[in-house]
Amino acid sequence: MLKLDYRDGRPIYEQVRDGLRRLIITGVIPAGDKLPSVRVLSASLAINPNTIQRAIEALEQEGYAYTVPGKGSFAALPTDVDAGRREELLSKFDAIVQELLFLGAGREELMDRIRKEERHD
Amino acid sequence: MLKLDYRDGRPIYEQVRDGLRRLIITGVIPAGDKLPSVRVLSASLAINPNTIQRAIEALEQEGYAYTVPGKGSFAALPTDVDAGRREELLSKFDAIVQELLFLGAGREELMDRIRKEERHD
Amino acid sequence: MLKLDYRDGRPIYEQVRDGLRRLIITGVIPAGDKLPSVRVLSASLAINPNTIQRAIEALEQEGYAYTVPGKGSFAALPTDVDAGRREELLSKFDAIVQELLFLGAGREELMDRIRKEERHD
Amino acid sequence: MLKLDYRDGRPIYEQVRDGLRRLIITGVIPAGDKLPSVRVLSASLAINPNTIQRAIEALEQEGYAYTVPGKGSFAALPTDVDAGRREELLSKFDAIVQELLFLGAGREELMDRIRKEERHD
DNA sequence: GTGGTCTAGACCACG
DNA sequence: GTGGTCTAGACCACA
Repeated sequence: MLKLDYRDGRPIYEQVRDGLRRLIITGVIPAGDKLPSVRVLSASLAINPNTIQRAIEALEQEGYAYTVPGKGSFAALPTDVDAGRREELLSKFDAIVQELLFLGAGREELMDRIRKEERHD
Repeated sequence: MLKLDYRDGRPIYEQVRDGLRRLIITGVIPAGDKLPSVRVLSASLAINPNTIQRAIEALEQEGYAYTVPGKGSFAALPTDVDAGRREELLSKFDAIVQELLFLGAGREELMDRIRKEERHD
Repeated sequence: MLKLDYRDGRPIYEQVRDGLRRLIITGVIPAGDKLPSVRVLSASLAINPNTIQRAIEALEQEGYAYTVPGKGSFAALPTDVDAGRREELLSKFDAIVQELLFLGAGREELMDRIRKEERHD
Repeated sequence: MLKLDYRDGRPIYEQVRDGLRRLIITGVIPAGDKLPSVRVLSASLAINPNTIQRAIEALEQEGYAYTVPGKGSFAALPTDVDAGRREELLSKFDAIVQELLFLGAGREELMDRIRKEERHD
């Protein structure tokens, strides 16, 4: 379900967090559904439970998940996601577009990529 | 010329690297022109020369700059930039677009942002 | 009557306890009146009776309720409430006031909020 | 400098967080000044460095502190504190006032406590 | 069974 | 010397 890359310099907990976020964004884990438990994830990924927990805490901070003590963590609604996160993403979006254009990418090429993103209706 | 924000958790050398890269991308420092020297930067930003050095080395690795021993570092041509960087940016681009769409952003809204990016021809 | 928010990290039993306490404080359940039964609450909130039981026990410890075996739990008089609770609240009150003042709130603003609290005479 | 109470059910990291926040609010650590380092605190309080770090991370989240990697953590300005925190405090303030009034406290008594809070000019 | 907290101790990145 | 990350393993609170 999730892939880790130990060569990648990024912290494991960030990779787990991003992987889980991706599962939510792509609809693999629909809003309200339970995320895999800390214990299950730590066993299947062969990493320490503390590291998983940290990833889930980070996801909670962003608003992508919420935790019910004793029951587990669950995927939140898109509307629950921290407003600042969207601002942050738009800012990164602009920076990346600018750099890609500098490197010779065409505007149409980028817009095509946007059109081809799967819809999540 | 460059701004540092000690409050954002990112390492200083990354902030310097990103700042210099941005100066190149936006054309403030055209291809072939000299980057500000380590000494000047370390003085104006009030940080350790080692930190500046590291930022410039990172920029070299990406292909955004090259160093001529004894003369200084210079902005490279877009075509000299590491090919992997473009792949990496496109991959990040897709991920960000997907997340923004999930959060309710419209495709047209994003394409408009692309159209409005200043051209650097 | 009571609202649970599974998304706020607090334990369910605390939310139930606070909700019941609030009903007593605001006079919705006057002193001497019967609290909703464990069975009714567990059914209407769709949670485990043990969890309700625990909430009511906590309320008893504070002095906000007392239980008559075989008859149910009842709202107590304000004078029955544990004296330590008032000390605790005053201490929290001071800490919150201090922090609000630090954050720029005005003394008059806070005093106005006190004046506007509904009376329960 | 900080006091811990192991009998108190609250997690140690919350006690440390609250203690540090208090030092900032009361002006013992003025804005911009360095907080005691993780190692120093963990030694003087005889608790694990991880626990201290967690407290400081929580403080960062609230906006009361920021961290410069390799240099330390520093007290932030009141204006940097998360806006939601003030809302949260006002909401708690109202609830506490309401309960104190229910328990027989006088409005004037509470307002006097506000007047007597030390000023931090 | 679930997450929450804490300890002990290690290694790395940063400046 | 500073914080950042991770592991191993323990104990507790919650539902």
